[in-house]
Amino acid sequence: MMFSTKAEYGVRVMVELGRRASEAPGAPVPLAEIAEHDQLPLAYLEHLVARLRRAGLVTSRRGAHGGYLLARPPQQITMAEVVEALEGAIAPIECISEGSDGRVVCSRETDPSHVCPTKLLWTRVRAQIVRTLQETTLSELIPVPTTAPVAV
Amino acid sequence: MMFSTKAEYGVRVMVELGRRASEAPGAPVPLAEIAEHDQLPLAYLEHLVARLRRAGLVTSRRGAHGGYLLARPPQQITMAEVVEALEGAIAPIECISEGSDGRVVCSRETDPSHVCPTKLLWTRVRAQIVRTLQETTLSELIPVPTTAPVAV
DNA sequence: TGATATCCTACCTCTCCGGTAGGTATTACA
DNA sequence: TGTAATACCTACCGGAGAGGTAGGATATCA
Repeated sequence: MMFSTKAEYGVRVMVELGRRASEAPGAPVPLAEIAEHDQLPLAYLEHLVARLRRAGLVTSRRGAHGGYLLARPPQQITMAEVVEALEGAIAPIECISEGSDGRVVCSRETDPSHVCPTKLLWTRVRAQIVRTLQETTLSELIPVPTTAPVAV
Repeated sequence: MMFSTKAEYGVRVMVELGRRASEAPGAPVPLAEIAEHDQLPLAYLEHLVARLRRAGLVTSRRGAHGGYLLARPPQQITMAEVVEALEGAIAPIECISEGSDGRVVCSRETDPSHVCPTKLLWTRVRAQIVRTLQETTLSELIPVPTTAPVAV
């Protein structure tokens, strides 16, 4: 297993916010309703949504009839942003990380003459994960509303 | 972080076995020498190499002048095999796994009518990881021997 | 027979995941 | 103006698993 439930639950929250926004645009969604809908612990979701808010992915309205809203339309929210906000920097393995200049560095490469032979592998894996997360937007995950949601 | 040091160390062991095999084919490599070379704890490597052996990726010779050998040429060993032997089945997230029939299943999809909207994302991520690991063989990671390894 | 290895089982410590608890600040509405 | 609803914040906590350590049993060569 590679991502924790933080990513799992957090993505579900984003999907649900997107779905609700398409049903009733502009109306804040209380977190309790999402917890109920997805059968997830509310108190724990509060921690996760706090990360999403600090990352600028959702906005909030406090008080009665408050709740959360997507900060941007779903087409403009990539899964890379969401997952990174929840899990931190994406690195397939502890020793690999991306420097500020974009170059992938291996913490075990102290001596520049002694290159890490496994770096190629983890760099490839990381690149594919990041690419997939960047190319998938929230809008792709939001289920299309079933026609005739109300009874006939 | 997604893979543990089991994968990190284990891949290093495989690379070192491949490198030594190209230098002295057929000669078993004692684990103590790998631990020394890569500055990794020997007792811990023993656990990891046991997994590699049970997966049929390395063979062993006990006793004095014993050690480990690659079970196959490096071109025929994929990183998917290595990582899976060390970490278990590759799943980006707990609720996603691949059934025996090859279909990706989500453990939260109890009700067949209620499809998991996030399944698409994790399926994509998983597929890319597996593909990358399958396409990278051990031979690609083994450093080419420096010409003139002996002193002039 | 001893040195060198693999091999096996048990244990141990620490971190962090997943979750709970309780309180405060803010807002809508009656 | 009060009260319910909601976000927001900090602290805590139990269990599991990561990352080892320890000690011995077994096999092999010189």
